[in-house]
Amino acid sequence: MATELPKAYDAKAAQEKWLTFWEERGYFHSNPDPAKKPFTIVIPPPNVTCALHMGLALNHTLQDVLIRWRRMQGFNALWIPGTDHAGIATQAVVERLVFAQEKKTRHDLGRDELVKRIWAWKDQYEARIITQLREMGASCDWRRTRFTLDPVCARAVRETFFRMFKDGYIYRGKRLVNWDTHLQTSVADDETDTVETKGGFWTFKYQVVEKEYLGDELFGKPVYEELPDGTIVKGDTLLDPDAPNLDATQFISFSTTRPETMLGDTAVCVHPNDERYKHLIGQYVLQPHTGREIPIIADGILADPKLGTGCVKVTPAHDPNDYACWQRHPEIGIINILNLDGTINEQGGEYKGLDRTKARDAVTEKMKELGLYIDRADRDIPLKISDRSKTPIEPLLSDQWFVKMGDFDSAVACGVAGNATPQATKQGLAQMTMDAVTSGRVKFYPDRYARSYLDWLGEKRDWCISRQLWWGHRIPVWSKRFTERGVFNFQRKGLALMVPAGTDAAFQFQEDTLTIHVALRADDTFKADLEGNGYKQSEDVLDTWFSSALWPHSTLGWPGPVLPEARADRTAPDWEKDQSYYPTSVLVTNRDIITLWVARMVLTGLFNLNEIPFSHVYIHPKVMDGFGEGMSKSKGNGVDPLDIIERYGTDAMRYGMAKLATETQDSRLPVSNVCPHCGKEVPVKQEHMYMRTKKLACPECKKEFRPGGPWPMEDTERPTAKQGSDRFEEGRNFANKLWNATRFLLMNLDGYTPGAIKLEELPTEDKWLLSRLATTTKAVTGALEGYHFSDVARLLYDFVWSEFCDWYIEMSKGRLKDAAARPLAQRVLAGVLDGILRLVQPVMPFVAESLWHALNETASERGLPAPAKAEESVVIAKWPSYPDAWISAEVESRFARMQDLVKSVREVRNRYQVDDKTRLDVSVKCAEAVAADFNALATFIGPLAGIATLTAGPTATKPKQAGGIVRPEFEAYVSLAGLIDVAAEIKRLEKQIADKRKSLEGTKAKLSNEKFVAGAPPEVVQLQRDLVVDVEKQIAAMEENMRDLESA
RNA sequence: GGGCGUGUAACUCAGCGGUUAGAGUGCCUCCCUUACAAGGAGGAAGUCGGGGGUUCGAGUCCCUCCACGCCCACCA
Repeated sequence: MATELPKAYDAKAAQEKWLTFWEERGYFHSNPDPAKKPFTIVIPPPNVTCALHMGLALNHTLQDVLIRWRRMQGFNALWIPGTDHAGIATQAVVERLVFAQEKKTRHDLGRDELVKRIWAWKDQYEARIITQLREMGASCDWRRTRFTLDPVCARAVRETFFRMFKDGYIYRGKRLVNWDTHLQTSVADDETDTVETKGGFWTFKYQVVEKEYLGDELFGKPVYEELPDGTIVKGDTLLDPDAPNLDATQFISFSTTRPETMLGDTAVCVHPNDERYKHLIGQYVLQPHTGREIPIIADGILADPKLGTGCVKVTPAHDPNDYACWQRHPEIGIINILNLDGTINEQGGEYKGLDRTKARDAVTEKMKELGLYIDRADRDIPLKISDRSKTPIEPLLSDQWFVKMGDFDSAVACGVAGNATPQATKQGLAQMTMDAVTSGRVKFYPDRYARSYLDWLGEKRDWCISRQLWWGHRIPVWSKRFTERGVFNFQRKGLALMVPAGTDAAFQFQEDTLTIHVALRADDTFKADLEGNGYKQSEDVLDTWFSSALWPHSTLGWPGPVLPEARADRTAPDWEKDQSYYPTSVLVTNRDIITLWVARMVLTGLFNLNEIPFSHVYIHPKVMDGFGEGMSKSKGNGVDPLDIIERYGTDAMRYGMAKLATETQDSRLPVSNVCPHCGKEVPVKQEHMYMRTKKLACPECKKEFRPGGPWPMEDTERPTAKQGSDRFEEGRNFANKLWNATRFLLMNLDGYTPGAIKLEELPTEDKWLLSRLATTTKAVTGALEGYHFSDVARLLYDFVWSEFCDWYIEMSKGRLKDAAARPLAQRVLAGVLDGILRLVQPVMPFVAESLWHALNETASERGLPAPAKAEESVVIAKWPSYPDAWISAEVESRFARMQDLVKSVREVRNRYQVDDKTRLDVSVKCAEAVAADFNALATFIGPLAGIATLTAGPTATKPKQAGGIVRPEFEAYVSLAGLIDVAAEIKRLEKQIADKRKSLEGTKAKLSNEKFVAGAPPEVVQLQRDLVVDVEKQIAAMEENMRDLESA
């Protein structure tokens, strides 16, 4: 007797047991193997600050499904895990923590100390993330765990930066950054929030002054206009050189939401075709606070005649649009009026030192005094706020490093010494990156996402890679600014000679500021030389995406050689060998980072290796809350996967995630709070968002609890609810169903002997099952190949539950009791279950492994069509495939008719709840009447329909179609009319008959339409004809039933 | 403003040109039958967002309108 399994699947026990088992056996570790084709995935590295959330759970589950499946298919499957240092987010978290605990800012700590603290923090959180990943069953090669700031990645960053710098792809430029005046750092666009704020909309005027024209210098400037298709053209000057001079008392009015920026105005701007102002173009106005005389220029892109007064002031240093305008009209000049702390600098004259908000009032007041103030209106203005400090962002002009994305028309002046790598291409990086997708080398699934990738790259906007932070890869550039051109030129000529042999250094010479920039490939003696000569390394670090962009090849050890690995549980990558894993197979991620990350990985892959980083990009949906909103910490609507795992089990969570992964871009996950007192599920309501609700009363037990969510603090008053979601019940139930199906088999395996089967000798129900197994296996494999994870889950569920369990197992019960039929039934059951466990493993590895081992105890040799020794673990078992010849439409349709019959009998039994004896009589009579049609299958109708005994009779009858009841059954039960509600039954029948008639009419109309008969495929026409016959019969039968009822 | 997506049963979703539109959960009835109550059997529940069109045939393709969501630009 086999060991009997417990009655229900214990997810927790299985999870603990098999995680250890798998890792001890080293199934997830991969080494290069010339005999096996590699299948590689690099994980999108989660931020070290990140707690596990449902989006990650989805992402990781899908990758693991692919990896486990390919591993079974015999690929050399490698999944590289790791984490991202996530520059600003991480630094911000630690800074906040330090401040909360020690009341110290980063300036108090200093750079080295802060970085040290962040490393400590990182170690702790990285460990947490890795643990959570493990617990989800992720079959990563943990020995290859990487971090974007570790030495392996750092070297790749250094190498890439150096190559790009040397080739002139990286250059020094100016950019308006979002400046956080509180934290005194720049922040990326996605680290800001835009909030509607009550503000003002001031209208002022500037007086036009008499001034000598700059003549052609200004008049000759072309006018810029944006055409409807978005292109910007340089038009002819619209100005009439003989334009009348103006009278001295003229004014030009404009509006602003930020009056203080008037201090930095360098022009006012109108539309070239605006008749109101045409004559003023080329004149000057007086900026009263600073006394500057600034020109009136024409720019059709910046000025919109329909907005405001049609005239706009231009503050290039403090507004992105104005900045763009300045780039088109550099002659107007650019004036920065802000200090880094948000106060006005010396350019603001008498306003120097004032905070920008105070300056705003003062500047406005002055305009009033001068009679230049027109009015002020209240207006809600979108105010950019820093996510971290919650203070307003100031656009500020600053020097930054950029990667040039556009086509390579003019190289940046640079020089090289040492062993520079020959560059791959001088093609524009953006174009090259786009070509990889348009040529089909990189494919998106679903393909619509290729569009966002191409559209974004098509703008060819340069990539600003410097960040004013301390946490990250410090920019490996040493710069020195010279005060005299002669010295600058001298140094410029002599620099290459200073470089010691064996050192790789590259130079860029910035003419306008007399600055020399030196990039070093590695830290060596030359670094000390430079520093000794007054060169200073950049204080900035690289954009965090710069290092993640290299992830697919940096994690494999590019550019080599092997670096020493400090940790015993890690293996250093060896590019020499590991490059066989590159390019990787598929990248699995969500649509938010197609541009930020995916595009840049393609870019660096092509730049560094002249090879794409992956052939497929699979974009999965985003997990939304129950109201269709994205989950986020600030909304407090996130769901903790650990709650889900605890409540439903890991397999259930994974199944739920797979089921969620359809082709749409969003998928909702409504949750409920599980009352910690009584277990009642209380649905989460929208007003519970943003953690506004601190306590809830359970509608069941009336006790209070705190709703679940990412609360920063413990609640000492009342317990916090865990969250649940009925979307995971399906998976939990499914795992349990698998468990019990196996349990059933194990209880019936006494005397099991392995043996081959011959399809043609099998009974019909076996043929049916194998047909379904072969079909399902094929479909599941196909769905995986196309990344249709939801279909995978559904196909498995339907086959296992609705076919294998509901029908086949029930049918096998009789045969297992019959000594003659028993061995074959056991072989088929064991063989099919074996296939099921293999198919289920990628999605639900824990339950699959538990059952695999249980089955191995008594039936280690099994399989179809011929048995084989089962592998020691389903993780490394072979992915199944069955002969196409097993698939039989004929068998399946015969079986379907039998199923219809059984359902019909069951329906009768269920609808008329009479005493057992009567029900039995009726059922037997029904079954007898219909069974004869089905030969061997007839044997099962009785048991399946819940009838104890069955004697097959000769009466044959057409089986019912769904919804109708065959005639003999009806005769049987109508004789019991006294026991049933005749009136209700008549009503039901009337409705049914009416429905049938309606559908019949439709079908007949179709058939009498010549075009249909001629145009539709013959089998469709035949189907319709058969349908008419069937439905007519049904109606006739039902009408007869009606008459019987009426007379009863 | 541009792009993308979504409106199908009470809820979450399948169905993507061809029989009488499906599943899970929830609901109702019956059943603790020796694999499984995390279960079994049955049932009720849908003018497939509105309006046009193409087609022999339209949740399914096209146009349009409405509602919702996401992303990107812009708002002097």
